[in-house]
Amino acid sequence: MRNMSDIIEQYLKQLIQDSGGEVVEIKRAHIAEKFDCVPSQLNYVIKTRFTNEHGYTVESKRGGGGYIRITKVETHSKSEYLAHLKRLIGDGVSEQNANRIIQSMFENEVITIKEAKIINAAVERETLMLELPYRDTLRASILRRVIDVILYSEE
Amino acid sequence: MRNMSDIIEQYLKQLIQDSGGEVVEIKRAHIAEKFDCVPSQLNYVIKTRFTNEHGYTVESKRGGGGYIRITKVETHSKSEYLAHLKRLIGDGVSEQNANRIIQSMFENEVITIKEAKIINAAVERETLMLELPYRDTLRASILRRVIDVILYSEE
DNA sequence: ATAATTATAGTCAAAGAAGGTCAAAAGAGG
DNA sequence: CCTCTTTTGACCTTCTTTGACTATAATTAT
Repeated sequence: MRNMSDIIEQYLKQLIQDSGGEVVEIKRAHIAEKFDCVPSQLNYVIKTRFTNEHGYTVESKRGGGGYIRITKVETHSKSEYLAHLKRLIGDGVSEQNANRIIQSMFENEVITIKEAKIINAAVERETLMLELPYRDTLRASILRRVIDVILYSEE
Repeated sequence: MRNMSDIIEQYLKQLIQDSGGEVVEIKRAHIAEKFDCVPSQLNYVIKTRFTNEHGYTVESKRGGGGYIRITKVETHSKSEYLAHLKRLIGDGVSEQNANRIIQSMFENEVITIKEAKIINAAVERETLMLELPYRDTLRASILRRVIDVILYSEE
């Protein structure tokens, strides 16, 4: 693994798995010490790798007995999950968030790796040769349509 | 050996062979130092000798822990077929022709039915909310990129 | 009760660490 | 010479790491 953030990401995902695949609760300072980094690096890891788009929910509490709890979004109902993603996409979506959503669909086994790559290619910045407000709108349109198709072809 | 670019090309190909013939991951700056050249020369080598057409795919990441990964892809007659489709697409393609091309890929077993549906959804008229000369241009751009991905995401 | 202290977590911007782009300069071949 | 390829370097973009400062909760002292 190439850098601290990736390592911590893997570690946290492992913790989630080990505890039944749903949730994990950590002490920020404790993890930071374990990996010998500053505490705020945990915030960075969470902000870049455990977002809604990735399919996670994060709660936390400060002060004595504080914690950070990462919960994996329920994906038992595919249609619910995909509807959730469509809501996140809305009328516009950045490339970064699109990537996260596509990755989440792959990790939740709604699409294959090849399908993920195809969808990614279709919504890349260089592919959609458009200026900025429109590009994000178009990307959202494509993604929503693609998700609809995925939804159908699941049945 | 004639020049630095050729030498680096050979070196990288050797690395791929040594590691099982599939893939190699490098640090740009490290290779540049080894051959005493500027880092951007690596980009030149990659752009001129490790393209899709050459049968390679390249991924990279910037920032701490960054890397460049070159993967060799099997290239039989399929690449010829897909290159042909890309030529057909050119700078613009109607929805009808796009449908035909997608259908053809399915019939030739380069994509699954689900992949076909996904690609179709991505290039539909209603998805690409654009007026006519631009819509066909955009559709072509998406299709060409997707075909590139299909070309190298074969495992 | 209230205030002070301690224990956590959050934010944000700067610094650092890669890789990418582009065009000018240099070199090679015809 | 002229053209095509290669080499170089200045500048750009993206991702990560770090730390000072802030916000909030629990505990302890007054």
